Amino acid sequence: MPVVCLVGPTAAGKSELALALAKKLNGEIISCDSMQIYRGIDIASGKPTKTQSRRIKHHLIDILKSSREYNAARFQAEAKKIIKKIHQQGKLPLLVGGTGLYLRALLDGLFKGPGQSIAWRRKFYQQAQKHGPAYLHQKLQKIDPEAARSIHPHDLRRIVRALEVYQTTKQPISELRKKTEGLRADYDWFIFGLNRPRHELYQRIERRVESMFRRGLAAEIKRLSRQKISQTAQALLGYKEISGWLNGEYSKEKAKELLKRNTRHYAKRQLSWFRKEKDLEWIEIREWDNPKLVANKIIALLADQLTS
RNA sequence: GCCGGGAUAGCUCAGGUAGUAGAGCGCGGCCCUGAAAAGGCCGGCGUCCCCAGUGCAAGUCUGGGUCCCGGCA
Repeated sequence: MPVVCLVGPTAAGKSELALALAKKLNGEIISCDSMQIYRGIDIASGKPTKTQSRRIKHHLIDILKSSREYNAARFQAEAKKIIKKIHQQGKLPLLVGGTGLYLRALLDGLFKGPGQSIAWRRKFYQQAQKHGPAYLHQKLQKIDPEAARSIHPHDLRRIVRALEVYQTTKQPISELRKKTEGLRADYDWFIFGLNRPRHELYQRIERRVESMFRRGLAAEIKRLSRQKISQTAQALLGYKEISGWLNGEYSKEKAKELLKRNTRHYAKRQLSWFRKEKDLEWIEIREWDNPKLVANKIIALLADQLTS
């Protein structure tokens, strides 16, 4: 059974293209996006509008309160079920989004290990604060030299994760990582990466940030920050940039500038992640390309690959 | 017009006592397995405004010029 994926950097135009594809292919869209999961994060996460999502069924959008944590494992489990269900209905699952880790978790799986342990994390971060990150890295060196080699001494987040896994399982993470199971072999995957010339992508980011401000980004962030907000949701691009402005640390213009810059950096990281994705076919589009025609082109590519 | 200050990497600027240049940011590349819109790593030969002079040697000293920014007229 086929699964079509459409990934790529933010602001490349994935959502619009996905809608055109879903319509022509009798598909349903599964969002592969760590922020669109949340209710109330609409403008900032670039969610499709209600009129858009009414026409085509969208999954994994608006399923969680912003106070709740989310992660790749949950995504994997939920997406798995939805893919199956869509196939049962005789439709085509269309996975769309920019969260590279989520896609990889689905394709190649995650190792069978424990989830996050808040208690251990807190403890290790306290230790890092006191003795520096190098101290934790040395600790890791002792219990799991292989992991220590692959994790940079400054990359505290991964060091802590490795230590936390060891504490709860007494097994080195480097061993656990060797056993993963994904869905790569279970379906025929067609993975497309949407991209544009860098300067055009950056122009689109610029315009998108401007339009977010016009549509009420500040009010949305204000609303979010008044409630309890999870660590996952707090990572939202725009959250800290806008909060700084609202708290009077800098001007609105500065906030805009920061958000634009950080979004560019994010897009760059996404590209570098997707370049490594196996069997991904890049679709390079330009400003003047019509999404419907691009959709046709992709469908032609699909037909091609199905027959060969 | 006069008096100060300045002209060095895309931008903002560092560069005692002269020995052919650096830092932040931007920008580019990369890493990534249960927080991923997060987190981490790497990358700088550039007419040092121009001309002349003194030095073995001049962003660095001397003289002249050009432009910019303040203040006073």
